[in-house]
Amino acid sequence: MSAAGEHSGHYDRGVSKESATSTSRSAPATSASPRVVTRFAPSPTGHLHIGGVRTALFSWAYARRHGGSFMLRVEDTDQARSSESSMRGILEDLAWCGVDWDEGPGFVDPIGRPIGGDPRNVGSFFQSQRLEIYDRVIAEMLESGLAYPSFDTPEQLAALRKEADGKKEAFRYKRGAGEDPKGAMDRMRSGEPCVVRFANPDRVVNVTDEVLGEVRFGPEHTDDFVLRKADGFPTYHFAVVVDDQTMGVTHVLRGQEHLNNTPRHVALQIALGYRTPVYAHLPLIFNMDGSKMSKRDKDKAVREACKGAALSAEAVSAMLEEAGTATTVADVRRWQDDKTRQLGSDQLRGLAQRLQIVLPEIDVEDFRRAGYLPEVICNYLALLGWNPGQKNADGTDVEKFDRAFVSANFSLDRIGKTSSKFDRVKLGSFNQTAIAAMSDAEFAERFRDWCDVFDQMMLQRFDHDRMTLLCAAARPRVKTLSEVASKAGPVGFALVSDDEVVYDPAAVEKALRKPVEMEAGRPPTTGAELVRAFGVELASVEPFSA
RNA sequence: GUCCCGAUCGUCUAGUCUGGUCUAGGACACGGCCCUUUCAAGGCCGGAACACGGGUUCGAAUCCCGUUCGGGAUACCA
Repeated sequence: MSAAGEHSGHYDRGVSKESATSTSRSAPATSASPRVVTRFAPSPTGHLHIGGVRTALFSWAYARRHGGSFMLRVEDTDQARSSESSMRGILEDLAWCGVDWDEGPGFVDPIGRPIGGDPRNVGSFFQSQRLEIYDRVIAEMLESGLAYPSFDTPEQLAALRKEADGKKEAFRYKRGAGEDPKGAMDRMRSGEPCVVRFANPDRVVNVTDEVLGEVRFGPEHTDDFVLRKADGFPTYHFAVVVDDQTMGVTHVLRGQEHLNNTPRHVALQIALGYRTPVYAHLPLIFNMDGSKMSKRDKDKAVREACKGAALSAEAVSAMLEEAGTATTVADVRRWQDDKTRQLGSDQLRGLAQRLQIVLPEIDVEDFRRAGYLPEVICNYLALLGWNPGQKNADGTDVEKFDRAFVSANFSLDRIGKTSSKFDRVKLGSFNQTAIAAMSDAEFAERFRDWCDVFDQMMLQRFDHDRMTLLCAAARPRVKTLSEVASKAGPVGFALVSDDEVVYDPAAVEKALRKPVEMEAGRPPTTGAELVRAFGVELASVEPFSA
């Protein structure tokens, strides 16, 4: 058993007998390099961020490329912020993107294929259900002096931080020299609330990153960070190290914001005798203005629009009521006065619609609602920080590809080091091209599926044939599915009553006024007039594509 | 503040490791023209970048150092 090479670490000695033995058994025990296992480990505290999809996509592609397995693990160790519903949403969004996981929570994708499962028997994929494993490691560490209980109050910690700040130093928590270890253990055993900290030895930690190269972190980086919180749950740093080891994760792809966390993880791995996985830190993705792409952006956009329109709290409240998301004037006022407050996503959507602004898309769900195709999102995302470095026959770069291409060509050495800005215009162009390349039938089907989720009204207003007609007319000139209704082109008539059709004066001048004037002696002003002027029946208007 | 990372057209990037083939290529966007009864789409053409300063070298976008700028981390969040 202990011949399992890389896996014969600490946990074989009893951290988690069950998962340890089973992991080792199914791992290729004779091989020095175990089968590739990558993972995506979201924390279920909100929707799936578009940047997260790229991390997942790359992790997925790397596993596919190397015949390995892609795991999804739910990091729900923040009891206050984690929720079941956001976990479900994340699984759904990931599956919608076509990024399917070989191991992880069970799920059925949109076409009825089961995703997930636990083929290697590594145990639960929810960290909240792995507490026993963490506790066993903690007990050992406490026993061997690798960890110790700590009783500081938040106020004490704040004071220490302030002190360090005053000295213009980075705050690093280290165990007090004169502390009595036995006394501390006794206090903990007596039930006094405490955290457990890592007795982190001062040492230089060299992190080898496949993207950034060798990064040296001096001893000033070590601190006795918390392993287990007072509520008994593990911290991220601890859970991630234990899980990556016990679940046989070989390659960790994650955002560059984690680079500074890596020496902590490596220090823990060394102390515990764990293997260090291969790390690849992905460059960050920002908004076009260089700011962080965050959920707050939506709130910010609405806030600015309200301010720009000089809307009173009463007016906003009325709008919200109209939108079916009633909120009291007092609440609106509180929101207006406090920039840290945020409106709910339904409220923001309702206001955006009434204010005629487009909310910035941040989460997968936003892009989906806007009518971007999942395969296009994956294509565009893959190009952010990675590129295949291949040329087409005409000398242009290979830029348009599907997920299969990514999984066949993905490699860590083609990941860039520089952060990128998310360009929705280019995404839109890719989406338009993809739509233009579809058949009318396929597009109509896609649009119906989209309506099924986001626009039931549309489905009720149009029977199958009329919908087909509408889609055929809209397809060549539309960037997203949500634009079908607004840019229906020649059959735009069909969507509003004749009298409501308002024409762009320049277009009327250029194409319609002169011919109609010759007939009627004056310019037409409404759709109804035009129809009369031309003497045609609406039903006879056929969609055409130029 | 301290530590860490980064720097090629407006944006995403190729080229950098292995210096010359780079008067720096592609894509999106932009401008012009063509096509066109509208809007799109398509075709052709165009403007547009190696952050700055020092080295090393016959030769630097490419290697080294510094400066500047940008970003990240500095939690009982992940």
